[in-house]
Amino acid sequence: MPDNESSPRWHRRADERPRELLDAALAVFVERGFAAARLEEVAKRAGVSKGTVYLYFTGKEDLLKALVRSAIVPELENVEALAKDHDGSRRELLIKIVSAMWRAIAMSPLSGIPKLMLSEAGNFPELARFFLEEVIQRHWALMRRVMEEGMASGEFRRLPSDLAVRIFIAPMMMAVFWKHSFMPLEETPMDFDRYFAVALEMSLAGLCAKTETPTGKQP
Amino acid sequence: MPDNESSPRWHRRADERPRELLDAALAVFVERGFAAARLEEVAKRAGVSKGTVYLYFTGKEDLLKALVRSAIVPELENVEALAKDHDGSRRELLIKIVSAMWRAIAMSPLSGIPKLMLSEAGNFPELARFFLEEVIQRHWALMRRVMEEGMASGEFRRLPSDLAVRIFIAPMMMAVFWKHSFMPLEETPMDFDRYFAVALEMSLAGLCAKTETPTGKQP
Amino acid sequence: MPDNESSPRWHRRADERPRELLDAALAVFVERGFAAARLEEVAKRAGVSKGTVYLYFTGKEDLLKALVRSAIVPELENVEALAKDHDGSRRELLIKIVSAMWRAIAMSPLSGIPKLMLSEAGNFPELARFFLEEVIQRHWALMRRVMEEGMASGEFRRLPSDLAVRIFIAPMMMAVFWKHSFMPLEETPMDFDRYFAVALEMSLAGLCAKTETPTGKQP
Amino acid sequence: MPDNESSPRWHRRADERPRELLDAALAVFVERGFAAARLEEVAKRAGVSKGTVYLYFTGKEDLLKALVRSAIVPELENVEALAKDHDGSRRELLIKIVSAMWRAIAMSPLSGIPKLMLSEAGNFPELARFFLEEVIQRHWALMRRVMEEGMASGEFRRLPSDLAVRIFIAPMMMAVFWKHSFMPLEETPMDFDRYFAVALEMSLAGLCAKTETPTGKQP
DNA sequence: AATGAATGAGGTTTCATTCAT
DNA sequence: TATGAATGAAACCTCATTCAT
Repeated sequence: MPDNESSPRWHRRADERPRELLDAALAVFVERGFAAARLEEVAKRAGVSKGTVYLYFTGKEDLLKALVRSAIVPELENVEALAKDHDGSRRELLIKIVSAMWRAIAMSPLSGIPKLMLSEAGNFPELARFFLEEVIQRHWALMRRVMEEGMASGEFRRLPSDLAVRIFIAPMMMAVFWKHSFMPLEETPMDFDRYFAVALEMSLAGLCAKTETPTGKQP
Repeated sequence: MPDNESSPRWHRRADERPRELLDAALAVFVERGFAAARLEEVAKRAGVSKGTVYLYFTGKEDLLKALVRSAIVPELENVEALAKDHDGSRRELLIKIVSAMWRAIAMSPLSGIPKLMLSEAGNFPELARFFLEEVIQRHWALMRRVMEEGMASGEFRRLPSDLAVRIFIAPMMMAVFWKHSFMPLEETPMDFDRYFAVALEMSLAGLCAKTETPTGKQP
Repeated sequence: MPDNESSPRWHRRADERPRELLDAALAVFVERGFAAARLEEVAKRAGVSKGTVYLYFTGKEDLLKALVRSAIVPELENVEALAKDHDGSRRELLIKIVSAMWRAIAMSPLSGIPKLMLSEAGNFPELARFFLEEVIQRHWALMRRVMEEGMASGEFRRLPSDLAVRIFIAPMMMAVFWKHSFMPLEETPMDFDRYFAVALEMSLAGLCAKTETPTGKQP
Repeated sequence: MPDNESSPRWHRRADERPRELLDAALAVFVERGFAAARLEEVAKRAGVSKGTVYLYFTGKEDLLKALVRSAIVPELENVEALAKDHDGSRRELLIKIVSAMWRAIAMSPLSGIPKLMLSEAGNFPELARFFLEEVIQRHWALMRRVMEEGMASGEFRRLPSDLAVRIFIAPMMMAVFWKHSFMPLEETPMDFDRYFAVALEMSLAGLCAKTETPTGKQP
């Protein structure tokens, strides 16, 4: 029982707590998965005790929902705004969109959220549906518009745009998943900058290639 | 084999059990994730009782390890053999390899395993390392060899082969993850055959494109 | 780790368990109240571990419900049958009914249940309603019928039968509550047999008294 | 008392608080039982915050003790004084005492306290002993004196006075318990005034009945 | 070989109590 | 004097694992 009042046992930080807790929760959920994540670890990383979590969220599931709902939609809206303001070729716009998503999501801690949703979609169908409709399909719709405009103008090849979108961004998504799974085990971790540059180049090449490249027999 | 045995309490032969249990475990682990999967559900799907699982595996984790270790390596070996026997262009070989993997893994129940490993890599580093080295990197090595040969022969563009491999197969991997996460929630589920055809075509186009397709400014 | 197999760690008693658990739960709930009762103590008194409770009941509340629903209704039905078979004066029937209830409920461990319901009615309205309708009011209805018949025949005074029933059995109910609250603290605990004899005599006297006994001014 | 004080953060005088808190505590404890009562609800009903409770009481248990110790003894003393001043028949005195208790306790919020003590006697033996000795037995002693005097003078029948007291007031106690348990669930709640009138009349009849009313066989 | 009743460690959640403001 | 954010012990409940049958 120290006589000097050097360090109080805790501080009141009502305003910062939710953000701190969500950040901690993101890290733990992504590392361990929702079920294996222990609330105590979330609390510890946020610098509070177990009970404090319940002052701000009704429980573990609510924490997950708040995390997913709050995190990515704003970034997506930024990108949508950016697309609306664009004045130039569809090709440049596509690059702009993908680069913005890459910077804002793939290269930030937010990259954990797609990994998390992928893992937990089966256990939280309602949340997964929200993510599907409000994030994934909204993102696809944006890109699809751009692609179809580019196809109409002749900038891109004529391809089924619904599939082309998924295929186009697949390499970027894979990087996001890789980052939160096997990358920590790689001897020489992947260089994200180079990866992005090559991926974008190849995806664009696939989208724009002049000569038809026959696939041969299907499986 | 007594034929006057009226109704035996147990039916199946012991040597079918492990396979049945692994199949059931795969389904449940993929749907729920390892931590949230209940062993009782695995047992039920395999048509046995909870206790029986422990006659064949030492526990839940052992079940996961057996699952991962046993499932994909044989398929990969098939593909390696197929590659060794190939006689033709590198392009055709690449198509042959990817198509074989698609059929054997992506379109089979085995597709759950990559999803599972992605989700659980953080909790089972040892198992993840096994999967990284014995499956992922081995698969990459095979494809990389083919790609580099194709680049040397002029069939493919000169690209950093380590990255090109990852990017090339990303659309196929994405389909696998999609299948086990959001696809059940889609109104009109993705058509895998069309997806594969377009993905392969675009990936090949990206790999073979004659004209350099400048990327513009990097992010 | 004893080599000899003298005493196994536990026994399978699937059939007896529910009854044992309900008996233990009754004792603990009555002593402590529902909220303060710890499931672990219930389990210990039943000679099992905490987890075993959940093999037979879905939780603490289910245990309470099963307890209340299963315990008293059968006894009440016995008494109803006994009343139907009666052939004699209403006075004798009344005595018979009250004596039977006294023996079957007030003097058995079941006496804890009215005390428990009284305490917990506020927290479990649904259960309380069940008890009110299926036990209390049913019991009252039986007694009321007898009383009204006795009033019609002149055996009893004319009184408001709905109130007279409550008043008539109040002394018996009080004994039940006393038993599970202050009696353990009394230096010389109440003698239930004498109490019942005197109570029945006084209640009957109040019901049958020939001379009107004016009450004087109301408060 | 500065009159330029624009808007104080706290309003009430400290010496009103304990009473307000005890009133709130009584209501919550009676509704929920001690264990299930949340101190935050007590605070809210008293119009203060959780922390404030601890400025006046050392904790939840202290609140209960203060509640029980402070509430009923004064009322009992009133009744004792009233008995001392009485000049008239024992019958009238008995009616006076019971009516006074009915008005002061049964028909006031204080009626919650007997219900509370009944429910919590098992968890707070010390407090229960206090209540037993300082309230219950003191009240009984008073009534017993009156009854024995009445028996001596021939106003009442000769009965074991210790039991007769308990039996005599049982209907009044039952009303108190009923009020705080099942009455809120009754379709047409009991009419307390009529109940008291009939109960008093019947109890007096039982006490005064001229003709011995044979009970028949005991159980 | 198979069962499923029983166990108990481990996690979530609640809430009386403390204490910085 | 009053607040309410923060704490942490305690209780419920789950389920991997064990073991009597």
